[in-house]
Amino acid sequence: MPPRRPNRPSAEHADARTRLLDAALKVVRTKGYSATRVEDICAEAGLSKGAFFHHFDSKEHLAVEAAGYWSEVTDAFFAAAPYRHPADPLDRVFGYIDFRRRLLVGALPEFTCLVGTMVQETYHSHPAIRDACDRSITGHASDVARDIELAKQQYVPDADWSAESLALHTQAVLQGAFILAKARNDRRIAEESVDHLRRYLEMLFNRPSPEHP
Amino acid sequence: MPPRRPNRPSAEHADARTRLLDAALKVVRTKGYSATRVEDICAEAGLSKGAFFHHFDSKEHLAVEAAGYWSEVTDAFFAAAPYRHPADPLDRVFGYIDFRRRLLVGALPEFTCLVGTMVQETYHSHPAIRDACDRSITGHASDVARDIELAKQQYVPDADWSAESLALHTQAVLQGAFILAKARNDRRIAEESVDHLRRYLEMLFNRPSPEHP
DNA sequence: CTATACATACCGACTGGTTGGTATGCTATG
DNA sequence: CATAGCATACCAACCAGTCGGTATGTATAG
Repeated sequence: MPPRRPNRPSAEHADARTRLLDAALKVVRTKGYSATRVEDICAEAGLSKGAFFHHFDSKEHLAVEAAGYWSEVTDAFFAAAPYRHPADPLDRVFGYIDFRRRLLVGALPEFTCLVGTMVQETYHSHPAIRDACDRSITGHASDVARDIELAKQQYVPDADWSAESLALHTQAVLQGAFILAKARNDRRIAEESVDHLRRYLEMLFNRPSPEHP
Repeated sequence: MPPRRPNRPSAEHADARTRLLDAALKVVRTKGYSATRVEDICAEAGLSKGAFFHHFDSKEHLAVEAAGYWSEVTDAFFAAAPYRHPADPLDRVFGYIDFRRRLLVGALPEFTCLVGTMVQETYHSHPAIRDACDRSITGHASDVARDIELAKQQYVPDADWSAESLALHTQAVLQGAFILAKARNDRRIAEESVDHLRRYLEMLFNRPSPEHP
């Protein structure tokens, strides 16, 4: 693997490796892993196959790297999001849910999850990709679980559910919402599922629902 | 399409078309749609490619037929399940949830959902398959929604959620639970997510949780 | 300074295995 | 014989991965 160069801001002028990874995110989220051809990614990145195999040993290796890159990008994105600001951990938990709901905009490939898509196709045939997807999902759930755990200790310390399992449940709801949105070709069903998730958390934490405009 | 023959009981002695469909369910749930080769299905069914293309015009056509077959099989399976017996619709709702939880046994490809897997890969490139998957998911959700609607009218008629959206939410949770189980290669996370879903329904219907053994 | 040596980055034609689909033939049954 | 049901052989397109080549550094010796 070549040495990591400093990231440049624009996707257009980023180094070739990053452009290939960005292209992979876009194409795989649209067509899935197996149906994505290496040349599709090259075309999307405006590079040649030579460049692709210079940076990645194989298509499988790219998938593993893409899952890691996905984690980097999303971790930074959520870390910088405004919902992180409140001092009360429960405010951050609901802020997270509301933030995720507001992210359901644009076309389907723009808001669905790369690793949730990839793992369905690869969990049995490509253990390395499955592991990379697991690390991404579990890592993000762990970030969510941290705030949930703090909120639980503060508001409902004796509840008989664990912060970790609730955090993973939020991820399950989101992943499932993406599937239904893809099947119906309509993001509204995903929004409604996130609304149910919010109501569940409101009841778990005995927090009344805000006004519905 | 050849005329529909009566279903024979054994998968081994079923007619070739049904054997190919059963094989498709198994292979696609394991490897995904794109990675499944027509010859994989033929090998699983113990038939030749000639038989395959005698019964199906194309791989895409098979996928559409497989989604319809999946609906037939699962509809019959749930219709005959014991949770259908109680007279109280709310008992049937919780019976459904508990039944789905008990179905999470065996290897991953045996309890995950064919159409949830297929739609992730096909929603953008194969509209006909996406539509078939949508019909399957929406049709099953509609069955679930019927009992939820009856239970809502009986117990919480003024609640501000719709039976349809709640039924779809149950499907989203299950689909997401499958994804997490695949990523972690562990069905327990799926069980825990269904437990959260049950607790949500208990709170929506003000029904206390049963004993936890 | 400059020339040699070597490394990195990328290109694009090519290859060999794969795969969806076709053409044809065999067999049993009515 | 005619048709349905299935097998075998085959083909053309596709695609992951290879390879020879070019361009652009960069380090070091003289």
